[in-house]
Amino acid sequence: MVASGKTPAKPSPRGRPPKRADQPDLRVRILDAAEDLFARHGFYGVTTRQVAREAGVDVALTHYYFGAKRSLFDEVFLRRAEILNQERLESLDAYEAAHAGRMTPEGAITAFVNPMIERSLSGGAGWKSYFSLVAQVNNTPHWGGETMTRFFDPVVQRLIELLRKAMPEATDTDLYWGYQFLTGAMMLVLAETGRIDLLSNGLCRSGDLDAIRTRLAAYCAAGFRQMVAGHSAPSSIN
Amino acid sequence: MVASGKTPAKPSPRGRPPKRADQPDLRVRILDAAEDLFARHGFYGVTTRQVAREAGVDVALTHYYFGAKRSLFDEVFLRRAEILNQERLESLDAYEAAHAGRMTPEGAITAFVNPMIERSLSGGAGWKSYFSLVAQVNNTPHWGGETMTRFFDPVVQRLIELLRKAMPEATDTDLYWGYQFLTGAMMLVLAETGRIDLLSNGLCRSGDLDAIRTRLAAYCAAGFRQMVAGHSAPSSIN
DNA sequence: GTCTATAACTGGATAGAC
DNA sequence: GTCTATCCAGTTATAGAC
Repeated sequence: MVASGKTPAKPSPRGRPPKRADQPDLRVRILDAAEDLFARHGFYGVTTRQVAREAGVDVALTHYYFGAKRSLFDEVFLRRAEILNQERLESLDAYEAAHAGRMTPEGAITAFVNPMIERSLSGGAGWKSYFSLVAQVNNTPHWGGETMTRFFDPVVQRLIELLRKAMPEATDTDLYWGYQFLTGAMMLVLAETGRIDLLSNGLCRSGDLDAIRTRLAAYCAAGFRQMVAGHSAPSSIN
Repeated sequence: MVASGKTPAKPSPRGRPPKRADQPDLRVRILDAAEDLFARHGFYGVTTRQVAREAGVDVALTHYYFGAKRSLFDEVFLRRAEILNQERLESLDAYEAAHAGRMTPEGAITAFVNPMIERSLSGGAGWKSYFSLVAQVNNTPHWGGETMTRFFDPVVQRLIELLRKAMPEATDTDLYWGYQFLTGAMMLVLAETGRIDLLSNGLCRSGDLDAIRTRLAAYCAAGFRQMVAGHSAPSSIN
């Protein structure tokens, strides 16, 4: 909710004991614990008591700070969404500013995806949990689609805008479906489910985001192009 | 568990009243209800009482037929997995038999995906629920990756085999990652979360699997090719 | 095979003491 | 702000009547 600026502003040793509503450690510890557990077991798979135990606080405290269980979940979801959305918007803006007139699908997709890969690689365990959580919500019927839309739509619309400029021949229908494929692929890899490790018998590792970074944008950009080309020259390949 | 051959073998009107362990309606009704609810709310989001109520049977019956809640879930998951796996294997076999020596990524992917699209389009509500359920499991950490592997690996390995023949220059690493992107995209669209409807403001509809049929294979096939080409000639495109 | 009844327990949530 | 104690609705699961 609150900006990330003020880091350790503790130069008033005689003032009131730190009481600002957004600083106390407990809020953060509860959020962290909830994030970790929700990511692992989903909303219904976690009890407020588990959250309290993992956070090392009393059960009643979770209600004191966040009210109902559902509000706690919402705050977990919101916390990093705001950070992520800002980073992605900046990344897309920067890309457009530097490449106006000669944008490519690869470039736009990379600008869109990179902030997430960076956070997953260097953001710590909390970000890993967060992406796992978002990946689950992404594939949840009704409620999931609505939630993803509510939290992430502006950035996605911005990406579509850049893709439209990079591929003026593409129809909007193609752009939306192409994005759907992109986000499905991206969310699955960010979830790091361990599936590919088993499938490939250890050759590929879920956590190897560098392998993804070099592949996903190329893969999806080629997909967009092919979809677009397919309309002008419908291939008869079986 | 049991083959799908014997359909309505009821020509013995004077024998014993139908008592075969695999025929009674109740098992099926419970499975159907459970499938629908698990698909909508996930494993922990559903109670055995809800299942019983939706099936129109007593709570105790769910335990009588399936034992613990978890076994019920497993049977739901298994029931259509067997049908689907067989259909996909047959589809892949048929494609290879008809196009040996001149297989394409498009063709192999289409053969892999088509049975699912057909079932989702014409299989009825149960199949829709089932795909929604699988899509959720697909994005579930640890447990999801392990489950998907356990139930679906043979067909996936078969697909990879065909892709390897269609693109001999591709490395296994590329093939596995390419499949990861494919399955992420495919599962998201089969989940029909309504996301694309909201995102596109009604232009695209989640349930429009024909739109997907004509796009997904082309999209992913182009992705595979580009990934492969990227190695021999690393592009400097930003 | 089906249902009644209940055991045994866990869940979210809060009132009120400290 | 924090914890104790508790309410009570709802849970899985089963024993035993029909």
